[in-house]
Amino acid sequence: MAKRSSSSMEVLLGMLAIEPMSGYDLGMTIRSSVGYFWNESYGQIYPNLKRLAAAGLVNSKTERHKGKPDRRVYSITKKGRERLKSWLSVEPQPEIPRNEMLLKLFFGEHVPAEVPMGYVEREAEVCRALLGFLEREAREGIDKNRHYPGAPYWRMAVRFGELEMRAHLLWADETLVELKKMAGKKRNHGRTKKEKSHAGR
Amino acid sequence: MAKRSSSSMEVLLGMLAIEPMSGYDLGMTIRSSVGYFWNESYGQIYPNLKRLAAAGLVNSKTERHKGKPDRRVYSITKKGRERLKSWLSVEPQPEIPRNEMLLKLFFGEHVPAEVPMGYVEREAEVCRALLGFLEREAREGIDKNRHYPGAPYWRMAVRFGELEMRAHLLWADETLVELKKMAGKKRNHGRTKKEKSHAGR
DNA sequence: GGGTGCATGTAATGGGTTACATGATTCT
DNA sequence: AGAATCATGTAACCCATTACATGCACCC
Repeated sequence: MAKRSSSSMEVLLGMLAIEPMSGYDLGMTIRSSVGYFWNESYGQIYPNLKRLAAAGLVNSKTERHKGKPDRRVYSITKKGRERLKSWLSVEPQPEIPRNEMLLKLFFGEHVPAEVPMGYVEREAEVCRALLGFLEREAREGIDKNRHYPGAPYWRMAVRFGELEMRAHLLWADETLVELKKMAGKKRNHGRTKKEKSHAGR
Repeated sequence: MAKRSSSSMEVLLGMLAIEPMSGYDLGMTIRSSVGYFWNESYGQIYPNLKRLAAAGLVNSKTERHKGKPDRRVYSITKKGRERLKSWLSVEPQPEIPRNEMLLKLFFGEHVPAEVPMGYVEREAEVCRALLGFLEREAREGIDKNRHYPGAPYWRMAVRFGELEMRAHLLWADETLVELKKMAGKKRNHGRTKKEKSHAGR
């Protein structure tokens, strides 16, 4: 029951509802707008565009340019907008995404505390980078289009990312303190086990 | 290249490093311990146990019980522990999980503001439920095993969930206020700014 | 008699990434 | 000369969920 046909087609419809685009553009646009919570690979985009076209949800026309490859530009149809709306009307089912970092951390006892410390430091780095992107590029990109009726929703999504990243950073700080304590204890207890300190990078 | 063989086998090794278990137990244990950030279905667990056994990373013996079906109980081998450690030594690569709720919210303009409000309310509900589980059941479960060397790591993972859920709840509150304003404006053509203290649910 | 829990497994299906294949132009 | 960007697509493969198949015991 309950086909959970994932939203890989609908994200294309949604983007094409903003403006007509080629498959390549869709990839770029998705990456730079919703990329921090939704990715699509070209291996999905191109076949899905064909399926959408076959279903009459998008139209395509080929544009020729000198000096550049031909572009197949897609635009959403009335039927496509209807489909988009009916997809939006179905409440998203809550999902539990897998988090490999947490999984490894969970089993951290089997490995010297420096290793989990590495996980957490890396996590913090990634969060700082993403937070920077959200607070600068993403905010500015939305501000440039602040008249567009979707802008308030874009801001909400960005805000979600900001708050989540800040929570992760808070956690990382707290957790690093804890891990350092643990590493310190292990070191002073053991009879000076000479370990290779390949912690740095 | 870089086979990103996902961690579906390693989670089994990790759990079996705590104590020997059957496939059925593994499913239950995973759900109730790391289930808020890692799920495994039986369709993965049973075939993967066979593969682990074939690779000599786990042993199995069949237990017979009257009144209950036979159980195939698996235990981790020395080789399995080695494998677990070498998996833990590889830093988890940062991943960007898909978030369908955010995706639908991002395209919220195409639908009356009440619809995205539904998404956010549902999100808040789920977060409250999970937060309750983490602060009660999960914490207590760890406290019962506080002597186990893995306990500190389990606490860190739980803490991650708590902070994340609180961030999501904060966001949900903030976002609902915003969405109510938007719905209000749409309704009375942006005339009165009077807010209704209780928007219908 | 029927639902629930224990218990193991396979098959069908669907979803998604990555590698491969091609090829022109522009930038360094 | 070689790398990067623009541009489209297919094929192989991997991963994962779900449905199906089986069956006993216990409780209501």
